Amino acid sequence: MAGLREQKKAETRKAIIKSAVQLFSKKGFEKTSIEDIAKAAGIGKATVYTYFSAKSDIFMTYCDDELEEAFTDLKKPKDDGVTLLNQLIEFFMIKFNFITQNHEFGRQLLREMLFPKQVDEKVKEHDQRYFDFLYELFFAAQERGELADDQDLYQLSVHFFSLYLGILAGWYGGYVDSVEEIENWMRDLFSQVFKGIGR
Amino acid sequence: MAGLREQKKAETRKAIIKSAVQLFSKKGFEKTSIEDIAKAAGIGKATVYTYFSAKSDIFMTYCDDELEEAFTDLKKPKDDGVTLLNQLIEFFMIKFNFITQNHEFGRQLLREMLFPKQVDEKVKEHDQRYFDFLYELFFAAQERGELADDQDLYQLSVHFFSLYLGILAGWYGGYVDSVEEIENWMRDLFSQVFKGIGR
DNA sequence: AGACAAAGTCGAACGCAGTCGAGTTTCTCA
DNA sequence: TGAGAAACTCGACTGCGTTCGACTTTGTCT
Repeated sequence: MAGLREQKKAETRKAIIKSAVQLFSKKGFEKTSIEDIAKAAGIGKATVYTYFSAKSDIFMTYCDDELEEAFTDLKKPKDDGVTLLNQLIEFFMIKFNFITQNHEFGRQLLREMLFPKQVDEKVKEHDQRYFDFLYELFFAAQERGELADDQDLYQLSVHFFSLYLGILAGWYGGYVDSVEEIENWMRDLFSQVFKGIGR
Repeated sequence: MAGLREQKKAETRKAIIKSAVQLFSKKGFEKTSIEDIAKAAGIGKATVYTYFSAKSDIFMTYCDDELEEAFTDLKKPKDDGVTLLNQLIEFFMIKFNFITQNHEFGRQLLREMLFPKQVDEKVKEHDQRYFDFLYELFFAAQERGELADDQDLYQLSVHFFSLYLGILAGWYGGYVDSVEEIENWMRDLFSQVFKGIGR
């Protein structure tokens, strides 16, 4: 009779995630209490902690799945005649639109991913895929002659990723309020890297 | 008798910061409770909240006070062949060292400042001071001829600030583990902006 | 089947950030 | 100078995340 227990556990686990996600998107992460989640899932408060180590853990588990999905959407290769600048803008705008789809979720996810309580291998793995993706973009551009030959492509990924972070912080900090503005900022900042600011 | 009250307030304020900093460095940010701080400062718990809006606000204020001094120094000397690049690195390294002097606290503060629950005018003001400071640095550099004339200096502040964020994320994400490496990254990324990456 | 262990459950309790509102001190102005 | 207003103080309270430990269910071995 292997698995009666296991099956139940899996169900409860799913129920917790489901209730949590519903409540998070309805009331926000901070406003949703563990007790709310437990009640909605039909279990006791303490039981939640046999499935998840902390509140944020529930959230991150859910996000792992979502991120996986988001990544597969992104895989389409770009055709020729496109510049690296435009490719980068497209790439990061997709990321931006995905993560800000739900303001509350995006905020929480960014907090967890960028400033985690302890280093999470899963997040690292995820980041790595994005960096690899960017690397390929840069490599192709270098072949096309759009980039100087001596560029460290990994460093370049970090550079653009940082700019993307700055833009996200601007969004969440209330400095930018429309998606159009976001795209403008992206274009301006990215162009700055290409051109250089010295004289 | 103008100021008996004011004077007392200023003293209490200082006492809170002093006690808080002592306790933070002895026990760590999270392990220090507001009650501990209040007791050490010889006041009631609730009184702390008439001086500071939250626990993190205490440390933020402390940082600002301390950094103020360091940064005015940075702005003054210019005759010797100091370059904008080095000024920027010094500026951000001071910030970095300060905010990461307590790992846990820095993490929490960054989360709160970059992806706040709700837009906080106090934080915006805080940011503004640093942007203004950078602006001055850029302006002086432009006068010296280190920057192209058509640069939008505000945009430049955003650019370097973003790079700084990326570096912080690298630190908290476990991608970089020594301060030396941090400085190298900073130098490399910043240089990239000056030179430009195109060809 | 029965009995012992292991795993799972959950209400109660803890520690802490932040708020409330009643009491106290300082200021102001007639 | 004194009385009413304004500012300040703080113990008690609320709400929440997380842990504890007593209780219940499931699995296993003879």
